[in-house]
Amino acid sequence: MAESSGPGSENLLFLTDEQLRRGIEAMFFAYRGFTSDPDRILGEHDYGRAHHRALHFINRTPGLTVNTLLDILGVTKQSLNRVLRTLVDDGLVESRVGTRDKRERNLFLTEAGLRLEMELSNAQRGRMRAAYRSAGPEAVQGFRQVLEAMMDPELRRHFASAREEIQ
Amino acid sequence: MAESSGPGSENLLFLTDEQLRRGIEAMFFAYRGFTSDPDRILGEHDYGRAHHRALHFINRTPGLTVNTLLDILGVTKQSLNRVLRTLVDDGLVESRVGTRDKRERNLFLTEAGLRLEMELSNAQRGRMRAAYRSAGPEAVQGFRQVLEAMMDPELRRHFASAREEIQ
DNA sequence: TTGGAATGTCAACAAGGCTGACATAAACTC
DNA sequence: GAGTTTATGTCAGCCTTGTTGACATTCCAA
Repeated sequence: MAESSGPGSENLLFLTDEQLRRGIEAMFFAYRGFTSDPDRILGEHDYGRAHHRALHFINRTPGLTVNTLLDILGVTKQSLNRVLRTLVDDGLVESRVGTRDKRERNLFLTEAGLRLEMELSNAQRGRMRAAYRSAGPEAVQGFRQVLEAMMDPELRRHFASAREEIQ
Repeated sequence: MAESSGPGSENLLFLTDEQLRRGIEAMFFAYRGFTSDPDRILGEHDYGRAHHRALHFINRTPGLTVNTLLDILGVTKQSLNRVLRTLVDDGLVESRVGTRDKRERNLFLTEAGLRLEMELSNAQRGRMRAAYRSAGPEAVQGFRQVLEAMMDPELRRHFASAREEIQ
């Protein structure tokens, strides 16, 4: 396998096993950084990462149904329910009976839920912002392109629809 | 907050909360894709993600000590030990008493360990390769830049030293 | 020779995945 | 209108992988 440090060789070598291994490790270490700030805050409140994910997606799409949230999160209803129950009991999430279909529950954040979500996402956005700023706009575009190509097609759908939602 | 869809506005708007939120979700969904193939294989062999991580880093740096591995993985020795013990018992990892310092254990993959590691990393590299290919070399560079900036400084050190190792 | 470092191990616990089974209410279908 | 399907909730039990605390062993180094 050829050396990878020669200038101008990146375009030829960006698919070597070594380059791919570095990408894999970068994902591993970066994801740790990515979750560390929210994890710290969640710990103080006696919540876990699963609560954060629920708060995030309820905040992004207020009124979404339990089933939709299950689809997005890709966990079992038993697992989600455990998390959701504590959030409802603690007054962070409100679960309203559906208007159109009364079997459904529409999920909303309460004031307190919005506050915690904001605290968590402020921390996470802070790190993301710093990373974006230090890497620059072109790098950010590449970052997003690679991540998107790495998703499962079904997940990519959720992601794309979220994009259109905003426009 | 301004609209984000106007052409040419990306450079100004790549730090809006909305852009940051999309980056956060991209990380979430992409990480799921990133781990899904190895997870499937691991399930067949009755192992978990923790085993994969150990195999990966032992393969990357044969002979590394338990303490070094603990540093890299960022878990407690009890947690790592449970995983390491099953790997040693199953004949995937060999733990040799250190030559220089006999308190240390140097970790190596056995033939069987190498085979499983290869199976796992082939699957993971396959997805990474496809993502890299579809996004192109410039995108890959941006991807790596942003990920690196997102790591904790201490993790970045491990990552950087891994880079120099290869050169 | 003694203190501290590296390692291993036991026990107990928690979060958050999972499966399986079952209950209820609402909606849909024939 | 009866029967089926759908959306949700809940109980019980299991697994992985993290945690803390305690303790033993071995061995390097001052």
